Amino acid sequence: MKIDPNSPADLSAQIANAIRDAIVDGTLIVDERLPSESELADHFEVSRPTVREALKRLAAQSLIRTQRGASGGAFVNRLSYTDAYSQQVTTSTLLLSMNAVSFETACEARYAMERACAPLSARRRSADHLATMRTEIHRQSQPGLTDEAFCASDVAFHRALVDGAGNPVLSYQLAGAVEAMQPLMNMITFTARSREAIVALHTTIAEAIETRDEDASIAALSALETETLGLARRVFAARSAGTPAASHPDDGESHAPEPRFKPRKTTSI
Amino acid sequence: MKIDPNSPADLSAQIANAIRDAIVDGTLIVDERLPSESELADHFEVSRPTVREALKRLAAQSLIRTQRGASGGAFVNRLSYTDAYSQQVTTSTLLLSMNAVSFETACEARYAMERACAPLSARRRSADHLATMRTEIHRQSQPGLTDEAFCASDVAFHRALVDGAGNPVLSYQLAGAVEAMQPLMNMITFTARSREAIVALHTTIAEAIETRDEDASIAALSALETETLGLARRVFAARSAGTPAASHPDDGESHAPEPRFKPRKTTSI
DNA sequence: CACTTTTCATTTGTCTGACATTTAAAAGTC
DNA sequence: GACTTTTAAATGTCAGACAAATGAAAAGTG
Repeated sequence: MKIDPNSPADLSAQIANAIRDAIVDGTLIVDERLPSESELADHFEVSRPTVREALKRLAAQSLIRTQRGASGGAFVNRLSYTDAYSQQVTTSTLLLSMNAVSFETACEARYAMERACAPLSARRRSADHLATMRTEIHRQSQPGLTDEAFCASDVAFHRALVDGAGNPVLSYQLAGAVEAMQPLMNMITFTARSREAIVALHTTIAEAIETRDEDASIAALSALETETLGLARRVFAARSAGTPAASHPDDGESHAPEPRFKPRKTTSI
Repeated sequence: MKIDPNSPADLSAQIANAIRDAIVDGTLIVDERLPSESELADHFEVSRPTVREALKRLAAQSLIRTQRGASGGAFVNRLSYTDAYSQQVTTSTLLLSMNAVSFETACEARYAMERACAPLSARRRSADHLATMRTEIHRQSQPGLTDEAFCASDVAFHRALVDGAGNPVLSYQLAGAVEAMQPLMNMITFTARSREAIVALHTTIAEAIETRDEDASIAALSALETETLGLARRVFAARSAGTPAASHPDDGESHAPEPRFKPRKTTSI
């Protein structure tokens, strides 16, 4: 592991890259302890604060974890599905919110990927997955539900559908597509009628998954995509036409001219 | 933006979370300049090194960029597709390499997602995408190609297929699935016969995309999945049976008992 | 000897203060 | 006015120090 002190790049970035590469290529293996900060500082011939900045960069990506105390130090972290999942969601959420990705584009990507899961889910779903889907459908039928709670339940329903495929890699990949859509969905107001349509389609999907009907599950997802897209178009058209009749009461503090993007609660760095 | 000095968590982590949340929820907007490190240190009532550690955490996630000099500072970064893409690839690669994900699982996830793209690509692909696919097929037919070059070309082919769908969100999501598989694919030795089969299937896919035959593109991808899976199984079975006949010459320095995982070259943190 | 308590060395977390380097803007010069 | 020089502000880096956590060894105790 070497760095170039004459490079224009920050020393801490170079050190972080060097250590990360060592992790990625297997020189440093999971749960192995890195040298102490002082030793790293000596090795790279930099000061300890510089080493620390490098370690914080790695910690931000869940590549290492640190522990204080006698036999403490920095350890190579096994990237769990949970860690990867939350990073994926954060990245996807930011990507969508910062790049003015159209609802159409995000929606299309999401449903294309869900359709990829559906047949697998139909084949493999457990009773648990099915029960979760039914529970969420029931929740979505409750009259007093807020729009945000409705969206949250929607995400839970789709997560169960995806998890039903029994492929953790697929679940992890889909996490971004499904959860990152939630802020966009939160911008939509769901009328009683539109909720009814969505619940009906969710029911169709659940039935297809229950009867292991792969084609029906795909068809129902396509129908749901069409429904969602149409709903979003109507809502946005109504707003841009200056009739924010059914819109949320604005908090007045937003500096964005567009309907506000409502982020999910975020997890720890 | 507040932090709790009595929390057990690191101050730098708390500060990073506070700033990240401000970015995610829109309090800090793209290209906005953060207060200087000294001002942030005053605001949070911590020292400048602590603030710097927090900023490095954010920089590692491409949430901010820093600039030196007079009117320099830390700026909220617009997360580009390129940034998101490379983070996605790194995370996926590590997830696969550190969690002993079976080839079957990764392969299934990848092809399921690609099948989701194929119909869209058949509908929308430009002549450019098709040309890239044809070029890569031709490259893959060259006899002198190393296994790694063959894999790289394979990735390029599939990228063109995915990009053909014309949905940047989909391309970004698929990046992880396709590229993170490359190290796994690199563990496989491709015999002339297996390359032939793969090239033939690639040709079938390209033809389906060219003639805008959605169903044929999906069928060809499924066939490719079967072929890849069978190939991998044969290779791994042969190795575990103690006949590493067609395996790579081992470098002897690997401490892993399994066939070594060959990572892609990584980009900057 | 077995067990508990204390001490202690190690390591990360944080602070202070300083200097180096970069960079854009202001000031000066022709 | 165009060019050069100076300057100030900001990040990047350094050195040394102390605080806090923590496990292990040492000391004490029955």
